[in-house]
Amino acid sequence: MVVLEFSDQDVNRLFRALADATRRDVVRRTLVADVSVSQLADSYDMSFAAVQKHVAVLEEAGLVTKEPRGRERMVRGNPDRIREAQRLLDRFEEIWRSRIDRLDVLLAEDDPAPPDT
Amino acid sequence: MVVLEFSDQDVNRLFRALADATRRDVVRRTLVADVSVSQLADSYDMSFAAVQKHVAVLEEAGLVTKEPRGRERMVRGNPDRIREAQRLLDRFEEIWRSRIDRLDVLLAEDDPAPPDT
DNA sequence: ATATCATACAATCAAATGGTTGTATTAGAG
DNA sequence: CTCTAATACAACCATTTGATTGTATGATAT
Repeated sequence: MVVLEFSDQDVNRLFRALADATRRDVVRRTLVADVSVSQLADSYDMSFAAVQKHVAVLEEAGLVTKEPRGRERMVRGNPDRIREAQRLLDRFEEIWRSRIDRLDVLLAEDDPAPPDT
Repeated sequence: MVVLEFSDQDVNRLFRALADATRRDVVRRTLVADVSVSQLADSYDMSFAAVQKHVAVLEEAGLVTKEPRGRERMVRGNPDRIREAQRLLDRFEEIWRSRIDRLDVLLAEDDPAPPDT
């Protein structure tokens, strides 16, 4: 199994890409089916170039891929990257849970003398 | 059960807040234990005011809360917000899975005649 | 062959972001 | 009471972001 490591920059790009409603919509739509850039552009109230840039941001974040199809570029959502984002959030949850565990250990102490920090 | 709805803006703020390594570190540290703003500021190679701003961004995103403790402000990570971020990502996964399901239905068709869209 | 559609990309611009320093306020320590 | 530590907040600045328009290129259709 390949454990792909994420640099801080990668994680920044990933969450940054998700921090825009248009981009989230693009991801949703392209998870359902491949959609060309121009089809996407028709859906939003902004220029073609603007949509193109949003797709580029998603592509750099790994959230979509582009595949040439004739004169079009079909955009495809990448569910793996979503899962990787989830995994990153899981780690925060783990940290939280480990805090709880440590508190439980304290509460379970027979001798309630506080440990010196 | 209170179903709190998220506006696009809320979601933007949430992911934007996570798109910075310093802020992610603050969240991790404050999930483990309450930490004052000045304690945080000591850890990073930037001014107190800069750290203060990062904490403010996290607070607006709901990822941390601040509680006055004497002359300090203790920062506390909010695990609920992390879970809400996870829930948002879950929805993307669901969309992906529903696509698979639809493909399965197509493959399971006895009569392979394509449905008219 | 030509016109057109889909895309790429550069230049430009306003607004947001991430940092700084400086000043003010407030709470605790001496 | 006075000094200091912790915070808040404003002003400022450089860089990035999100959008625009304009120009160029490649693939399709006529």
